[in-house]
Amino acid sequence: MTVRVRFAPSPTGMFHVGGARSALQNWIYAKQHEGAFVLRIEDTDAARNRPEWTEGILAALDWIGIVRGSYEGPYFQSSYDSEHRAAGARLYADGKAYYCDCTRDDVMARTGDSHKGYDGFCRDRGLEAGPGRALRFRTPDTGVTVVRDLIRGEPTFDNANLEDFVIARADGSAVFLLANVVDDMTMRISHVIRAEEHLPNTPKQQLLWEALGAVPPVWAHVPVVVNEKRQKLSKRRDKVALEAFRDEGYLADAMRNYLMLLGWAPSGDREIVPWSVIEEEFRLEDVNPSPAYFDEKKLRAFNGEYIRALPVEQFIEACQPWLHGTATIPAPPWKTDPAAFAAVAPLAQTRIAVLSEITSYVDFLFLDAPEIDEASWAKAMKENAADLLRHTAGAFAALPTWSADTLREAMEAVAAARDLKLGKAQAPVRVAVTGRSVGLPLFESLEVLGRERTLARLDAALAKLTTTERSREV
RNA sequence: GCCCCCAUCGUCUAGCGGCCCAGGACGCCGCCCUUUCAAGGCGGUAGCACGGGUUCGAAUCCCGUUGGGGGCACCA
Repeated sequence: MTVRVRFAPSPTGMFHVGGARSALQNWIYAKQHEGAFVLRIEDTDAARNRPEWTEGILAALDWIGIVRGSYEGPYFQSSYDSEHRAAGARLYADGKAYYCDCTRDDVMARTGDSHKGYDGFCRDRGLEAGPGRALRFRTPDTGVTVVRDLIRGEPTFDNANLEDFVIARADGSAVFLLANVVDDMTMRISHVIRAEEHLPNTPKQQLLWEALGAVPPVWAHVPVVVNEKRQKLSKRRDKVALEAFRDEGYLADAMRNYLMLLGWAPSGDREIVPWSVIEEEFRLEDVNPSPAYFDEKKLRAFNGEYIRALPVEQFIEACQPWLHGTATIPAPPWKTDPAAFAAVAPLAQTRIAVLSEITSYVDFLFLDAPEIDEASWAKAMKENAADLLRHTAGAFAALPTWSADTLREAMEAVAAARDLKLGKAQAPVRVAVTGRSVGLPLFESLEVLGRERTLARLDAALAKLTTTERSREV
């Protein structure tokens, strides 16, 4: 059997991480079976009116490695509108569907229960097409519909529980359920891999495939991705936009590795594996059927590992968007010095978990004056700070060569003279020069910053310190 | 309310009848290393929802209970 899978996101201005996982799974499945990956964008008003949203989906797919040009599509549902109508007409002609003029209120009035579903009132009234009349599918009264599902076995539905659902609106256009089936048939889709939330729709769609004289596809309903409250990830409540993770500095490789781990694991006691291993080992049939929590903490840990594994040049390259800004990442308020950044990049590489954090580690190099963090200042600038700063500045100024080693030795001497540990003694210097109490290794940072700027900042801090002290005394 | 799905450490998972008084990862907690913070190394914490079966033997199979989730539009 030729495998043709389809991925059908609906444009909403962002690309959902759940969609990303599904896309990846479809992609791999198609590749493993030497089949085709068909992309179909749901035809919503948004898709028509905001073409950039569709572009956003394509860009997101590119980012996680599903490369444009190597898949079919994108198609839009509306391209098959005539097929939709033809299918509805055929079902009606065959007696498998009938027209109904009941409103929702009519049905409710008869059944007295908003959850009961349609009562079959128009089943045998022989209504013809007309204004205000929707087309309903005549579901079987008896028997069961068995869904063959790669992940869940054979979910079985009692046909008696299936209401006569609407397949076409009064204007003749198909609703999602029918449109979906007709599109899949038109595109010769053989496998439908989608989220579990669609499982209750599946028996209806399968009935439609059969009624239209086709062999239903193989289904695979992957578990939903949930938040910490174990609810389906939602655009409103949760951080779900793939683009947001991208702009925060998650690496595509880390992202897709993590995504694939939701509901599945590679062989052996390992989780961080090259994509090639995932492509080879992933089995749709092995996907765990229970919902998985999207744990950003673990994603961060993964991302940190991926960042550290990068060759420095690549790390430097990867940081550029946050150093300069892009269309979606705001540019920082400084001009970057590439040489200085390169010198300090390896030190930052082990310290950040997402790329956007890079700015807080290197900003002191590019800013005219460091941005002082008040909490850090308060913590570091204690009673002996002025003395430390003054003598350190003196020792630094006297240095014949300006290097991390000589700087450290000078600082060590100042610390030893006061019976202080180096870690303690350097605190005021660090805050004076970088503005924060934590950061990159100090002496390496100072070496890159240079003598002039370092001494100027020590002086500035000293001045600030003495004026505040004086004002306190007064 | 009805239908369907799901159930191993806090979380993601390995396990598909004996290899398991349950392994890995994230998190958390110690210790080591250390110029702050990381990274790294070492160690620790913590789980088979419950009750019945089946079997010589059950985390693994069956039934039930409980708990969680999803779906029930002339939306997609």
